[in-house]
Amino acid sequence: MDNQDIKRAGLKVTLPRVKILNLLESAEQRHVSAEDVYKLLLEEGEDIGLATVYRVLTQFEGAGLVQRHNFEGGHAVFELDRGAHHDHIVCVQCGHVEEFFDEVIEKRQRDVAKKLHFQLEEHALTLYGRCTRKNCPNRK
Amino acid sequence: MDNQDIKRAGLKVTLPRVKILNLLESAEQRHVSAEDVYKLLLEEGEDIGLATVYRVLTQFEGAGLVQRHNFEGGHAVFELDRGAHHDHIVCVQCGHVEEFFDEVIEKRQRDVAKKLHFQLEEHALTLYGRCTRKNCPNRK
DNA sequence: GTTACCTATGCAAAAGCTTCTCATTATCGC
DNA sequence: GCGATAATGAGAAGCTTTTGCATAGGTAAC
Ligand SMILES: [Mn+2]
Ligand SMILES: [Mn+2]
Ligand SMILES: [Zn+2]
Ligand SMILES: [Zn+2]
Repeated sequence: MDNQDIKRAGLKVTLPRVKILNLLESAEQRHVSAEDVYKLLLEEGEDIGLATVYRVLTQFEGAGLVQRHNFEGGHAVFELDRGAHHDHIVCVQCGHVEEFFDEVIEKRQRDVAKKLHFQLEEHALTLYGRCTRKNCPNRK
Repeated sequence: MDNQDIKRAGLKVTLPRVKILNLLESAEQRHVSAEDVYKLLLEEGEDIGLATVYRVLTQFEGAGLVQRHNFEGGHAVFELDRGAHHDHIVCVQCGHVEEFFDEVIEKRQRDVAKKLHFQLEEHALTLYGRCTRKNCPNRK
């Protein structure tokens, strides 16, 4: 993922776009909200407007560079599209996100769509539970 | 589902609550947004505020009478909780919703959560595609 | 059936996230 | 470098959902 990807998407290589792409590649959190991106950029000293963050993330999504997920809670989260489809399990206590891929689930989804006469385009599967990490608070 | 269910939830049996519950039972569309409910009530001549619709739906959800789903598109949809868990497939062209239940998917979800050391609480699975009903427009 | 208490309602305002408007600035091919 | 065109930033606006508050209504005890 480099500036060529931005160009290939028909977008000009601007500082905001480069910074956002770099951030998504290197952030310790793979799944970040637009607000997260905005604040992380501020911490780096980059004064990029929130509107630009939203615009760029949406453009990157359209270009296939980024994926958008609508977890519960009202705000979307974004992650770099690394090409490997996966779904998510989210801790309802600490917000920690793990990724998983289950071919059996994927196949059954295709079967369900077929049986119901739908031409399947995509799916959204998110599990919610409590993780067992040490730093996870044992109460909401 | 009758007024006793409202009482059992510790809520007073008021006209808005009764009307909304009846509407959810009899509406030809099982999955309706708060705005849908508001407008349907208006059509029936009931002058119930949108804030009340939101409040009542949220209370019904808390009482286990109603389920809330966050399909794509920003606004939540509600349906009467008839006790049988199911997931959804939504037509991206006409919005038509079908319900399904697949025990294999359910089991794999539990297995995934276990393997990742999460105590599974719930899940959201929605498939998106194009339905093949006659009245479905073949373009977005 | 009345009364009294306390909840529920309606309206408008506000909140939270996201998009849009528009004047200004930056990119990029020539 | 220049000019055409796209991109940006700041704030306003949009949408769904929530909240504050004065008023109306349901309930349970007389
Ligand atoms: Mn992911
Ligand atoms: Mn349903
Ligand atoms: Zn956790
Ligand atoms: Zn359809």
